Amino acid sequence: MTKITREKILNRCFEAICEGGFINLRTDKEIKRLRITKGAFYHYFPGKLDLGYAVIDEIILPMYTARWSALEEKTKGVSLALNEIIENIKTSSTDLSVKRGDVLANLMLEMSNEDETFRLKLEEVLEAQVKIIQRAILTGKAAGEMRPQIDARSMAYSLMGQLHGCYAIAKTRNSRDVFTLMMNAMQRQLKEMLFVSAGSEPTGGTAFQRMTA
Amino acid sequence: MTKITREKILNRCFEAICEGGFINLRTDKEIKRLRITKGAFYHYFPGKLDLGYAVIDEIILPMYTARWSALEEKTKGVSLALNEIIENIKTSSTDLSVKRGDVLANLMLEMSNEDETFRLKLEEVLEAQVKIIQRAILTGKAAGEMRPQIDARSMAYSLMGQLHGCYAIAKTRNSRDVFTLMMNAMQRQLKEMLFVSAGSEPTGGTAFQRMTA
DNA sequence: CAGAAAACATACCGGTTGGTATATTTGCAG
DNA sequence: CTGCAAATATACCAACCGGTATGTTTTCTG
Repeated sequence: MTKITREKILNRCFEAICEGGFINLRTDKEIKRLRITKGAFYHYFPGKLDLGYAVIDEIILPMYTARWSALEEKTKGVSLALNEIIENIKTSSTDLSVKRGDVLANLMLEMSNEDETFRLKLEEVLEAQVKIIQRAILTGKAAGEMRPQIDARSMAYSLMGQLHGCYAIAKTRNSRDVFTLMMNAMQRQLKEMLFVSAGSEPTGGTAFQRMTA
Repeated sequence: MTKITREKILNRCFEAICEGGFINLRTDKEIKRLRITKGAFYHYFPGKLDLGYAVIDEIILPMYTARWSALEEKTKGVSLALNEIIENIKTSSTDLSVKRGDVLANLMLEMSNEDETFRLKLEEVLEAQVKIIQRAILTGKAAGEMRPQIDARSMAYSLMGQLHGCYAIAKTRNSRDVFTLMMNAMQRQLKEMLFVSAGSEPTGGTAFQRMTA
């Protein structure tokens, strides 16, 4: 039991941030809930902001890079792997997760203009993901799985952006169906623009087909 | 001088919400800033939440529907008009507006899971925009300007989603350039997937080309 | 002008919340 | 065991902030 307390604080506060964001995180409440005292809390963290930084560094950044890690070290089959990851994001969503929205997306909009250090750390998480995807696309192009004329970095950004769009809209619509359908549209569109499919140029006809029943 | 005070409150608080979101809006501060008193404020609004509702109903909703209003009543040239609106969103952005992010996008992520009435009103703003775009695409298809096989509603949602993606990423990157480049990519992609361009099927080759210098 | 309602003004409150000062306990090296 | 630092506990606070109670002025109507 060396640093159990610190980790407990970190994990619980991460959960709380998932539920209601950083500003809504009340240190007092979490301290009580954890059955610890202020002394313990402020022993490990100088203040609330520093706790937030630690949550990003030690929980969020690893979590979001791990999400794409299957793309690393691969030299072929990246397009399939990429689609699988997106598929997983789509299918692993729940009513609750859609209602809450994506933690990272929430924090980005909540804190980027509030605290510069926060912004830098969130930017780091963003860039880490973009970098992995970008490299994967490069690999995909080298393997002839992806169209050579697309720009990897631009595509990676667009992918991240669309993902955040799915989160945002679905959250306000409060509908897991909307999330699924938007993710489907994104997948189809990705397939057309990015992948070298079975011997045919894209026709612009499969993406954005009717998504409501 | 019938309802000057109410409008002053509304306008100023809208500005404050643009700067720091709804929770960060401090009624006391704005009351002092407006040189009014609590009596005046609570005369017009039962509470802070109701003020927020009024801001959405009376400022945000009209503002965001007006953004797309050029698409209404048109029977031809909608594809051009649509592109013009997006172009305008892109070029009218400033360093400050990018740093702050889009008010609606911010409120959606901040309040949708916080207050159900808030969510419903934000959903209304979202749906109002989607509806206009959706109808425009229908018109575009009827005029032979847009591909017939795309689903208008799905496309409208995707467009909104991508827009929010641009806002989110650019805000955390704190870069107007990133915003511009992502919007460019979105425009190109829209052109390929949506518009019937000069006599050729899309090649998948123009969108997502290198966006960094 | 009367009188009522709308439009303000003033003072106060109570809970919350991040943070601090200080005391006590625990763990471990020597 | 000693002694010191890490770890944890306890009590307290000052500022904030949304909200209320109540009083006064202005405006509109008949």
